[in-house]
Amino acid sequence: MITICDVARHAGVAASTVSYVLTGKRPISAATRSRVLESIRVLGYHPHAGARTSAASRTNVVAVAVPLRDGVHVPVLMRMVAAAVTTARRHGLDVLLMTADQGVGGLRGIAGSAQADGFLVLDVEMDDERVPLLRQLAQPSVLIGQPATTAGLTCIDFDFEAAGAACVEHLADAGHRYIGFLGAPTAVYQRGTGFAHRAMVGFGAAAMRRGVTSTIRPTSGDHRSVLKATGALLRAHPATTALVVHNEAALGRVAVSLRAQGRRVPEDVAVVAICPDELAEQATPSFTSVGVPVEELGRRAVELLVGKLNGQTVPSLTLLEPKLSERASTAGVPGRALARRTNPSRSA
Amino acid sequence: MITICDVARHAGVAASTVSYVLTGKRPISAATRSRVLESIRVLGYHPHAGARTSAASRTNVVAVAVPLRDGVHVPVLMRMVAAAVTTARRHGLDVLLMTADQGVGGLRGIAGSAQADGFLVLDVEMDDERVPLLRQLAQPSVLIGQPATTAGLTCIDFDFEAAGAACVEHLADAGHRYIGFLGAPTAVYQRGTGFAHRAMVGFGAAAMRRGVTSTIRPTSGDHRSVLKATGALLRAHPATTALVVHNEAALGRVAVSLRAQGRRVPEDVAVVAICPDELAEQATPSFTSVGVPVEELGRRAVELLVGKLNGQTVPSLTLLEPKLSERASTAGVPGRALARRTNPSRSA
DNA sequence: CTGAAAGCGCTAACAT
DNA sequence: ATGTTAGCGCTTTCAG
Repeated sequence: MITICDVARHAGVAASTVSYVLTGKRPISAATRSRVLESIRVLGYHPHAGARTSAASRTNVVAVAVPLRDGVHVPVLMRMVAAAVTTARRHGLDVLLMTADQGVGGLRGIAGSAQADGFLVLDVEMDDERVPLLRQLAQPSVLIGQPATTAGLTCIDFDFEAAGAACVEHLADAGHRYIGFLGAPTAVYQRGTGFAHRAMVGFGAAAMRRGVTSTIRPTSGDHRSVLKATGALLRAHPATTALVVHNEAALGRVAVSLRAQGRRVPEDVAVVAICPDELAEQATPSFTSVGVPVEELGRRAVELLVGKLNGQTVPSLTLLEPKLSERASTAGVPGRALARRTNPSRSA
Repeated sequence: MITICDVARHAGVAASTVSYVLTGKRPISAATRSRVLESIRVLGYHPHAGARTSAASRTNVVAVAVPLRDGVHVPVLMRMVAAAVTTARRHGLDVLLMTADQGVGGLRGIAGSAQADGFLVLDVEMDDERVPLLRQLAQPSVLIGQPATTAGLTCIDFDFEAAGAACVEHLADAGHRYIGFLGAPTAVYQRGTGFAHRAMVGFGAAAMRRGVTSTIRPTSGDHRSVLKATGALLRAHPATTALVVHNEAALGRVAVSLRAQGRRVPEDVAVVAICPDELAEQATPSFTSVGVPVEELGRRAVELLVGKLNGQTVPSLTLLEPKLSERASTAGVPGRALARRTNPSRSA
């Protein structure tokens, strides 16, 4: 192994000078700097991370906690992680991956043994058991998601409540009076998953405000379940002309399930999805969507964390605003669908 | 921060004794051991990972390189990573996550700065640029996948060639004479991805051996592409009565695409997939499959790595044998389909 | 079976 | 602008 002393000797300087060249924590003359840099290159020197951590108590590692829970769409989660890793790398940080089974104990271990400078916690639930610990850790953390209260924390999330509302607004504006909501699997709501809960709440509240009739159904992603859920929605209100889908796994099955029940998208039923835009584009027909900015969430979460690591004060809650993109699934002429499907006596 | 000296003082022993209690590298009397352990518990002591690494040059971290390439099914990859993380944790190892963009330089950096004791490299291509570096690294590594030559390396992989062959054997045994192969996206073959290549080769070779007519088509996972690919297969050989699918993303679209072209699964076309068993079970109808044991791959790869870290000699190539599980997609009575679809003059 | 002391490779005062 | 030196917290000789 080649050490900082080897470099110092080779360049004819003191070890500390090499250190300062590397960290930039004090001015070095251009001449010695380049001499040192050259020696580093020639010898193929890499500072020993452990020793550096030991001396400077800084690891240049952030731990990312990814609970791989049921009903959470893995590809979506991973795009977030990938974005986080990329952003972390840009700031010279490596990423320690923690999964569900490590739980709270794992967090405490990594924190206690100083293996990471900070924590990025994904998929935070409303009543997340990790939150109390995070509050009292020496290391800063950023949560993606919203626990019951964000006081004393740094949280970033997509505004799912506004997203749910935006879907309703768009559909109601287009004249739809009966709107169904196809949500996440039951288990997701049962364990108090914030993003699912809030999307549904936003949907429901907006429906009330706009005076439209709404029905909600959970669904797992598989074909049978989607067919059953859409069937139930249509049976509850045969006049249903629009659907809001908040379930990535179900996306691909919605149109075929509706078709199997005699409704075409978008002619008979308009569909708006809450999901990453790329997923909505891939569906057939392409879905109008309120895009969940997964990459941006991962990226900005890391940027918040870097800010905290640098001693900056960051907002305790950052909410990313929803933006609706129209695509084929709402391209129908609502007048036509309404004329055929809606009870005339109820038409405004 | 609470150090080993604090513990030593609290327990009334020397710091070295605390260290030996922790590492178990020399016999300690039951009395002092429990006294030390109690102090550790009371004070909430966690050994400082950096200091430990600095002194012992052991990190208890393995780096996992996950190139998130196009056409590689992310959920499948992630289940492998999750299994690897779990297994690593069981051996007291944490996991440093590396993604594609870090590339070869990233590997060299982590290795040089001694941030990991070993490397787990996923999704290795036949001519992978990381392989030369891995050969000359101080740290041991295990590759999941097979490069052109495995000499001097430790590789583990599912036997995709045998898997491709097993599909053909099963279908040929059932009397099918025209079998199509629906593969990964073109790009995957173009860049020499071993597992895709070998599955196809195994399929082709077995088809030759059994004297069945075979046609192969790549496909991206989306609806349009699957429809087009299956259409091309059926047009090339209208007598096609069986399909081998090696594309996780396409799974859900195969049956509907065939149906759209007037063929039912399994009555008209039998389907065998090469994919994780859980995915095959979820399809409608459920697919007979040669299961890719993703979790086992992740787990055993880590076990191999742990073996190497402990100085054991491990095989340079481990191949996991394929196992075929029958499900609904091959439940048709081949005689019937053959009678309808096959040119009588060619029937055995 | 346990202590004392000398490092591990690096950083950060303290010097000049 | 650079060198010298004292740690960082832990492991591991060397002694007893």
